[in-house]
Amino acid sequence: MDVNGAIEKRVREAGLRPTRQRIALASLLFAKGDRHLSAEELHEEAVAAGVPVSLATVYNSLHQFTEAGLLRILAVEGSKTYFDTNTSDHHHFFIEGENKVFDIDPGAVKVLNLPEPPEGLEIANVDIVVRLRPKRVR
Amino acid sequence: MDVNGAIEKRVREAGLRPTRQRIALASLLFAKGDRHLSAEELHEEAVAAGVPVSLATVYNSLHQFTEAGLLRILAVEGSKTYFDTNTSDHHHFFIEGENKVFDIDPGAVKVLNLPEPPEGLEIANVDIVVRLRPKRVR
DNA sequence: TTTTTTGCAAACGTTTTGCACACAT
DNA sequence: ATGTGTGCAAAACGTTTGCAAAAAA
Repeated sequence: MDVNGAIEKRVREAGLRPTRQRIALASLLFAKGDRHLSAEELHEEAVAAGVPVSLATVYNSLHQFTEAGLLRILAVEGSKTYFDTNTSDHHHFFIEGENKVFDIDPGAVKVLNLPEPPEGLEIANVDIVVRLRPKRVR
Repeated sequence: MDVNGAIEKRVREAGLRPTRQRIALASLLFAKGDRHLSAEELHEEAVAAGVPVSLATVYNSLHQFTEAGLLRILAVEGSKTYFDTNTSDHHHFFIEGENKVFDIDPGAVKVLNLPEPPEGLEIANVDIVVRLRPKRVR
């Protein structure tokens, strides 16, 4: 298949062996645009799709993909770790209570006057999380 | 004592009984300016200071102080929750690897063009985390 | 005395690890 | 054949909870 061929190439180019599990996970992750997933969610999707990976393998793969630059870890509070399939510079809305994350229109936000980092350190990246809550009715 | 009297007043005004443990923890937290601490770290400090609180009590107190508006929860990735004694609007540097947090000069940063939140939601707050890493030598 | 708080140990949910077996090369 | 990757179950980690004993009101 064409799509799976592309996914396989992508996995291989990340320096990882294109195993059945990794290809299945990568397909779920990268097939349909930007996604924000926890390991648990991806595991459920995989199982539902008829690919019975173990949760441990999902964690392994997510971290391997992250190291390879295919994913980004999302910095939101809460117990779960979220992985973002969009690795380019962009920021997030976070809905309190629901633990839902989605992208802020990338063109929109601008940060001004970022201070210089202390001696010997450089900026790895800038994460903006805009926390949202239900609007109060008044 | 004067300092402890002030701390006690602060705890009491938060609607909490000024117990030995809460006063000790509040002293450690609020005595010396802005701090960013995990529960574990505060627990160690307390024990080192000769106040053998239990870790459970540290967690309880931190959450009670947070509800009372004396602390803010810090949203940096990673497994640990950090509490910030500075509850005013400001942002953070985060040193990767070291899990260290410190404030960005509050006057400095400005965010432009924040998009409107979706219907029915309002912005609770905006958190900026500037992740730092050791500068590469070249 | 009544109510709140504490401390312990056990429970919890998420993530990581050790190791035998299976798979990709 | 060799080296990786996988799956399971167990361990680890930070955090929360239930409950009896202790302290504050």
